[in-house]
Amino acid sequence: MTPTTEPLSTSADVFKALGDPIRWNIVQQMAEVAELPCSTLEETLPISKPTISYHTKILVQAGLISVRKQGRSLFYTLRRDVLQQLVDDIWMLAPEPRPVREGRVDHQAGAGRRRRAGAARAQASATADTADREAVLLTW
Amino acid sequence: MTPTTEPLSTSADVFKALGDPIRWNIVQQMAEVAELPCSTLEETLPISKPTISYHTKILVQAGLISVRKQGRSLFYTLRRDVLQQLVDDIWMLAPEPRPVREGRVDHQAGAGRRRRAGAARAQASATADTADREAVLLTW
DNA sequence: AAGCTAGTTTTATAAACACTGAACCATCAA
DNA sequence: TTGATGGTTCAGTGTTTATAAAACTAGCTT
Repeated sequence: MTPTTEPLSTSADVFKALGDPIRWNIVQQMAEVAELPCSTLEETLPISKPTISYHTKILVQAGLISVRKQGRSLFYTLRRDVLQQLVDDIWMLAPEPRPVREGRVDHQAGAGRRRRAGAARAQASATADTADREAVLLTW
Repeated sequence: MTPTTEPLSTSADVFKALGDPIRWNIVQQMAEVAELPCSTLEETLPISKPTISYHTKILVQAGLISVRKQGRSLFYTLRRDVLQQLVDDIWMLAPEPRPVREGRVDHQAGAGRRRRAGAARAQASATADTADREAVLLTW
C-alpha cells in the first residue's frame, strides 16, 4: 500500500514550512550556494543536531529542498522551481481583482497593474485549475 | 515607551500568517474582490465567529489585510503591495546562486543576514520596484 | 429606552510545535 | 573489530496554536 505516497504539499504547507525563523534562515543560506552541507547548519544555527534534523525534514516534506547523501554526509539543495511555483501562486493574488463576476462593486484603486513574463513553470501541480490560472494570466 | 512601535513583520511572520489553510482561504477570497465583508467569511468558512476574528486579526497584524469599519460591519482589503513585496523576497531566492562567491564557509555565528542589493523598497511606489523585478528577470 | 446585530475579548482546552538528551544507525578509519 | 563521526529516531517537556462557549462592546432599529 501507499505506492509512492505523494506528499501533495499545498500552498499552505509550503508557507508553514517557511513560516519559521530557523527554516527561513536555512532556506536563505541555501539560496546562496548550489549545495549546502548539513554540517554547515550545525555551525550556523543555534540549535541542537536533532532539531536541525527536525527542521530539514519539514523542508524536505514541503518539497522545498532535496537531499543528496554522500558517505555519512548530507547535502541539501534548494528546489528553486518549487519556489517559483510559489511565487506564481502569490503573484496571482497580487494584481487587481478580476473584471468582476457577480455585480460586486467598488473598483476603486486603479493602480498597480502589471504583467508578468513567461514564467515557465514545469511541475504540473495537482491544483488542477491550471486552465483558470492561465486565463487569469492572460487577462492581466 | 513604544512610540508607534512598528510591528515590523518579518518574512517569516507573513509566511506563518499564510501557512494556515483557513487564512490562505481568506486571502484567496479577498483576492477576488476589492473589498470583502466580514459577514461573508461567516458564510464561507466552517468556523465560529470568534475564530474568524482570531484569524483576521493575525492577517491584519501580519500586514496582509487592512480593515475598514462602516457601522457595525467590517470590510477587509488585501494588501497587494505587501504580497508583491513577499514575492520579491522569494523571487530573490529562486534564481541560480549568484556568481559563485566560492563554496567556502564564511559562516559567522551572526547568521547570514545579507540583505540583497538595493532592495530598500518603500512599500508605496508600485512603479519603482517594477524596474527591480524586471532587472532580476533579465539576469535570470 | 429596550432589543437586536456585527464583531471582539476572555477563558479554557486539545492539539500541534520546537526543542533536547539519550539511544540508535550508518559509514569511515584505525 | 573497535572506535569515532554524521545524522536520525525516540521519549519527554514546555510553548504556541486553533478552536469555541460565554460574556462583552458598539452600532442599528424600534
